[in-house]
Amino acid sequence: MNSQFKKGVLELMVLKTVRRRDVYGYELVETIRQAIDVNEGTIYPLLKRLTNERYFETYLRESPEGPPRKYYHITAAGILQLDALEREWDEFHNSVCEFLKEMNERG
Amino acid sequence: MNSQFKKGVLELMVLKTVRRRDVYGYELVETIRQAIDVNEGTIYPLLKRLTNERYFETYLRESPEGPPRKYYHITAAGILQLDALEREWDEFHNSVCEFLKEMNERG
DNA sequence: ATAGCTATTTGACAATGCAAGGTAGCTTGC
DNA sequence: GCAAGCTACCTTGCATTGTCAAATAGCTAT
Repeated sequence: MNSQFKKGVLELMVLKTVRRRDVYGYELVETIRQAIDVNEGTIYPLLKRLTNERYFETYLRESPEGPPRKYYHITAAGILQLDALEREWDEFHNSVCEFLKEMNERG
Repeated sequence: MNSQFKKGVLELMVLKTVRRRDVYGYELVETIRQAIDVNEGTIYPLLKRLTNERYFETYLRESPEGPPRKYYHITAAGILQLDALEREWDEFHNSVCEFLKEMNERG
């Protein structure tokens, strides 16, 4: 898959996933991988950035099967950002799809 | 608009526009601007890259209202690339939209 | 000649995905 | 005990690609 398509969309997908319920990083990678191919080295820096920007808060929990997990919880600011990003994504992908259709029609 | 969304999609839009008919750079910028906000400094380097990659051929034509225009014409390789990119875009945007829907439903 | 439009090009910059590698806890089998 | 393999987290350096700002230049109208 063209990795360029992912730019910007991954932030949306991460925010959306964490809003549903608190998740830890590794789990989040697996969740998003169900939809698109994505690398751990992409997600962890993104989680760090979104936490720095106060869209997430974090806490640690012990795991029954490995090292402790860092859970991410979305903040009010994070929800606002998610809503904005989702609107922008809708507008963007509608614009692109309509444009592609128009280019099919007229010469 | 989130400028990151554009990465990768612009190449698709440019290929699609030039396949419809030969266009010159400035005209192409105006055409794509009907759909999404885009900068000249984004399009010209992209045209150069796609020409280097043999997806486009170019020729000059005098203009009745300004300096000569460089027209871009798509090659067979360009059409193949366009078809591939368009398939990838469809798959990608379907995956993302389905993922966003799923995240709405289950908790 | 001055302003404004058309048209192309370039260079420095910023955002972000990825490969690769590192650290560390836990479980299983020898 | 200890080596292998999985889970889990994190970082560094790199490549790609869009953005901004500016330079160049032809043409038209005032």
